[in-house]
Amino acid sequence: MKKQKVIDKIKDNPLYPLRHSTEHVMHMAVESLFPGAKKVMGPPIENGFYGDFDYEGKITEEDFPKIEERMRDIVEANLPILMRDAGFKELKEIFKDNPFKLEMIGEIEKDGGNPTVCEIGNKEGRYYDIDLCAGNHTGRTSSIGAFKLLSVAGAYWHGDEKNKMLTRIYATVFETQEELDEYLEMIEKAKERDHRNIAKEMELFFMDDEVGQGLPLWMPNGAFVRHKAMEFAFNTYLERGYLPVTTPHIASEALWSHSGHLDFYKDAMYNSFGIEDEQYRLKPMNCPMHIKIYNHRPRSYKELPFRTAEMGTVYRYEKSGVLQGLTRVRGFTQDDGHIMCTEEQLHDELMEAMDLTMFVLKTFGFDDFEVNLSVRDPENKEKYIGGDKDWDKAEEGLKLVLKNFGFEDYITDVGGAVFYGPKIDIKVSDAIGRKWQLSTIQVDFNLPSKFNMTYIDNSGDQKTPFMIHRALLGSLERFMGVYIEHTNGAFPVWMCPLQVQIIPIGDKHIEYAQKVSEKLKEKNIRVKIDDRSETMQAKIRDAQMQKIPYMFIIGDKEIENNGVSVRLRTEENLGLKPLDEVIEKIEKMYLTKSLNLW
RNA sequence: GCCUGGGUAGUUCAGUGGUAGAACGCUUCCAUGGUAAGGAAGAGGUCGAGGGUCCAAUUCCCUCCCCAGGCUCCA
Repeated sequence: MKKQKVIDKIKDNPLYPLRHSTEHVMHMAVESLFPGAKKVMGPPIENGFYGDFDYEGKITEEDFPKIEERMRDIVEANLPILMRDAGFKELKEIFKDNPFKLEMIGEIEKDGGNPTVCEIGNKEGRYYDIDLCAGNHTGRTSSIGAFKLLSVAGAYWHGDEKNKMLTRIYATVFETQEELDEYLEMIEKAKERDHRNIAKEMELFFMDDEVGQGLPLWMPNGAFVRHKAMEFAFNTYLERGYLPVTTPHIASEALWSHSGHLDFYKDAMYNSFGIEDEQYRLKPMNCPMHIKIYNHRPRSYKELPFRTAEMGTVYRYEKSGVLQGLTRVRGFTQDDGHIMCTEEQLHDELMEAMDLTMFVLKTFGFDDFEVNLSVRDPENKEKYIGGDKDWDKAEEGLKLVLKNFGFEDYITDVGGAVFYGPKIDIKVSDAIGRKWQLSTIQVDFNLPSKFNMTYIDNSGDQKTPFMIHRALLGSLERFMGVYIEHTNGAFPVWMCPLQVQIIPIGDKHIEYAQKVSEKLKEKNIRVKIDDRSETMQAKIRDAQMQKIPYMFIIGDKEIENNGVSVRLRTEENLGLKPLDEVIEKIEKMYLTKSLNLW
């Protein structure tokens, strides 16, 4: 039910039977090699499958070769894979020692389902397996294709950390060895693109043990790019009618108690600390403070929509195991905004927020994203505030926005809503295909009444406004993490700390290089002369590795012709060009925020 | 937080029960070069931290910290 579209995509994949059958083979191999290991479950996933086991001992990656060998043996045995119906009595007997299977069988019985099993091989043979299974296999084990075990991990039964931890093995499966090799090579390449590696090479940011986990320190290059992203976003918001606000990093506990964060969001908040007689907390969200600004004096309907914007740094308690580079940190800056509006304005404001999101993301060059509608989980109502009617209305409102925007293909994330309302989330992929949520547009019909927010309408009556929470880059940190991978560190010209590296071939060319540098600086182009005593080739290599968009090579020829030889970081050599033409071109690319270099 | 694997120079990594090595980077010197690494010398390490075993621990054992991949959670 949750994320149905994703599951459908996997089920519709023509490789599904292949992957599903391979999973059975792996279960058989593990059970035969590790006495006492009990198969639990394991579905096909995007590029392969995983299989969960209940095993008291330890299965590690060092065991993979022998598991793979046993799997190949089962493949060579060319066993038939056959589906048939099974009765509950029979199933309970077969799995009498496997509480996990018994639980699944019980569920099927409760739902009035008709269980089926698949049998691989026959009881008299060397290998035999019977498993509760809904089917879709290749006919025989000989046709399961090329596979490789990838990693071992712990996973909670039913994904609940209160349950027992099972041993999970991830594997990948393709029809041919060539496709498998191609995929493995792709994973290797993707790792090189990891923003943590690129950040090291380019000196963008780092984490320091003594400063603390999940708290990035931005070095000059990284801080520059981050600042450019922030500046562009913030200026765009102001142009689109947002009002700038600035609020503190801490607030008294009374505020968080009033807002409901202490009731619904406490796990993500850091412990309180005392200042004189009062308790304070680091802020996990900016909203209550923006509400305070709205509430500072009575508001007229003429002031609505009232839109606030702040680059607000928030702190959230994340368990150490979930931290990940820049994409999951403990302190981060949101490009946060809140829109207070009338009920009539709500739809248009949501549309405008979506439009702004698209504009901002597209300017940065994102065009492939996943749109999610995050709604409440009807089975966990205690996690949310507000009545069903309001929730239904807000969820319908967001659906309409997605429809009007032409996003028919969104994924519904049941349970993904915030405690105060449903939201539209936009996710983009990182280098190895993990999806990260950046933009979020949330409807809130709860905090306004909690904080007694009002406006006077045109007949003099007091009304409660609606509120939209929105962060388009999401957090600067996660955005940068994803963006570093998206661009592979080759940022667009307007964001680059250094736009032009001048490479004089010999010392006698430095004087002319300085003249060129002055001319570029007049146009606010960021330039540096590489006057180290290195060969031209070495200087080119270094500039290339730093992903500086333009390299100007200067020697006798260039001085004679009052020009520069331009090399792009794409390795294109444009040859000798008149200086004025080059400057004009770069300035244009820079000012139009072009994603191209030439 | 939980599962698995890691932590050796600024970086990427090799190595050993007798306190360490390469490449790149850095500093200095020599070379002045035409589109991805010119040469030489030098500096740089409490081998993640603490404890234990041992004549001797970077190496073996324990605890903790941190990193990676998962699970759960999330911007």
